[in-house]
Amino acid sequence: MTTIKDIARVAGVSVTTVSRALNGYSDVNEETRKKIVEVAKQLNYSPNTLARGLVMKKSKTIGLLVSGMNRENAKDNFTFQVLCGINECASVREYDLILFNTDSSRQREKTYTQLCRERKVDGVIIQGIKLDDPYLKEVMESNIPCVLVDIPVETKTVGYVSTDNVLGAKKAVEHLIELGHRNIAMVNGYKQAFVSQQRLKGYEKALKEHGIKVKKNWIVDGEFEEEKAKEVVLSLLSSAPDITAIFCASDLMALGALKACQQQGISVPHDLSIAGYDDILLASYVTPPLTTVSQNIFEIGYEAADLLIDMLEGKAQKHHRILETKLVQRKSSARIVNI
Amino acid sequence: MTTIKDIARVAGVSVTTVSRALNGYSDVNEETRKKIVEVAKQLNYSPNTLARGLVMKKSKTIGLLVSGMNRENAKDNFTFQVLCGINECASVREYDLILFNTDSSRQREKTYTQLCRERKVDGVIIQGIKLDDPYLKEVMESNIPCVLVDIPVETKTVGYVSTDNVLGAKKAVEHLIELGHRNIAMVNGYKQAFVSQQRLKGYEKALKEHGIKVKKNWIVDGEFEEEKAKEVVLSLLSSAPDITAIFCASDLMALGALKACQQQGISVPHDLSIAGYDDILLASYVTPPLTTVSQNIFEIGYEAADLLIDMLEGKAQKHHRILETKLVQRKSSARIVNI
DNA sequence: GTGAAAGCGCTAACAG
DNA sequence: CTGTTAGCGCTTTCAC
Repeated sequence: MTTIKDIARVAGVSVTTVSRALNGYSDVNEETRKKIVEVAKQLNYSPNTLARGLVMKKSKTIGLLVSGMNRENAKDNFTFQVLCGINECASVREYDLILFNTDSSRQREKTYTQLCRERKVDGVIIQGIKLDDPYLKEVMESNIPCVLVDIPVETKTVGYVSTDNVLGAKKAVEHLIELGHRNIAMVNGYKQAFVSQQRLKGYEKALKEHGIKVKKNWIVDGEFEEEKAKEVVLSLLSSAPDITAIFCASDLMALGALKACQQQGISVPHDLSIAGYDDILLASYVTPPLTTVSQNIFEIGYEAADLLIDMLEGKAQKHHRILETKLVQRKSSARIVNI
Repeated sequence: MTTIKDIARVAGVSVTTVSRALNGYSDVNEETRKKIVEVAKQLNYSPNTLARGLVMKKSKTIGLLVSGMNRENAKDNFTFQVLCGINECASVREYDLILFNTDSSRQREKTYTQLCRERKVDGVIIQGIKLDDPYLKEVMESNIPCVLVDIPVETKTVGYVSTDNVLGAKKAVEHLIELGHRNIAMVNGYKQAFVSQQRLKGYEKALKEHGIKVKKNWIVDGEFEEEKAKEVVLSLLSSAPDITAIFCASDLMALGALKACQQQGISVPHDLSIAGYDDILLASYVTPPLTTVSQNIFEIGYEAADLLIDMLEGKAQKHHRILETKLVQRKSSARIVNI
């Protein structure tokens, strides 16, 4: 393995000069630099980032704390899309990514700070964490630069990227209202999830602004699961048959709602309109295709990385970025039929 | 930041002893060790993996060379499932993962070997690479331990994990034959893909073993794309209307075939049976649900990491692992109707 | 413009 | 069982 020492020897200069030449310092004779670069190439030199990191206390590395990279969640590609976005940006800005695992009990023994310090990451992006996760508290106490996905915390070292979930939900519900619906139920995720809280807010806001009363018992939790959502929708519909539309806080739950309707012989969208959230791949493939709120997930990842690196390099003023959502109208929602 | 030096000072021993104690060497007095461990905890010590890696020339890190983590591929969750498997295993065996990017032109400037050496990864897992990718050649020339996903190369330092694609395809085609089909076409991916070559082999094998002649012009390439597959199926069916079943080398292409049938008013499975490959999430959601060959993708990732780590730790005899596939019978294939 | 020397935090002979 | 010492490959004062 070639080191700068080797280069120094061959080029007949000192290691100091080699270091300076290779790192583009100005105070090196152009001749000398050329020579050094040449030799480096010739010897097929690659710098040792460990050694560099050791002395510089910077590694040009971003840690990724992603919950849900396990067997159960392998089919959820939200996380993957975020990852792709992060990856793309990191690569453009020449950072490497290191994946921490937060799932296995083994790693759980290590604290967040330990994880980061051991690997000397410059900063961290956290995705898929819940509001009540113990890591979250640590994040805010530690002084390691960090960007959260979909959790609105902003401090000197912590920032976040999210979409406007209130507005997104509002758009969906308003769409239903415009179709003539007044009896609109909501299947939410779970209360600890920030996005759930926001989407609920959007739902209530839309109703109120249109003079529709919010009925608490028409708001049920589907825990972001298809099966669970199906169950709650079944019981919801049996107890309140006058509901004509359901807004679901995720497409997966909308799928569950769809199944519930199928089972009950309720025709969607003729008898009941359904709107989802996320615009997952499946949304356009199911029958009927799902009306849903689309967020550019890749972009979320990209912006998260971009924000973090800006923070690391002292280029960020505000530590948050909010992305837009877009209502995608498909076939699961329709104008209400007057009976 | 606490270092072993600090611990040594506080505990009143030398750094050597601290190092030995913390790394679980046997030749340390139990008393001393207890003391040291205590102090370490008290000072909230985390080892600096950079420093350790520098001297040990090992980093307990696996590099991930994943093509297709970009905007276009964000929706493909094969890669993600592999990733999840790798992640799970790595975490169990206490390795960290570092994500290299092979997409951006910037990184492309660096050779594979450079990428690995700079970061001092112990080994690499490569996924999503094509047979004609220049990196592949490098991989085989370099002496960095490496495990390939779905590419059968086995050397002293290179291994691979794959499923038995010949057998998988054979299962699917045999299933169609058992349903009474004799006129079975195949929509393949593209010729440079190893899996395509294998699946073709399985297709031909199944036919031959049942005394059915292989018709070359019934084998078309759909380039693993839904739209393209739809096109080729349309022209295939118009030129050979006696085809009663189609085996597609991927579910995505099977979806395309399904759309082609829909467009032509061909009823699946009544008029035509379709079998896919992969068992992607969509497969069970489309109408009719797709009969397909399922591979445990998570497991592929898991085994890839496991194999690599075995290789790194000198525990691997053979450098390949072949996983099983499973035929999943759904509604897109049915017994042939005698007209 | 260049070099000598120190040191980042850790491990590993070697000696005791 | 424990400490002394050297050194991994690199950057960075500080002199010259």
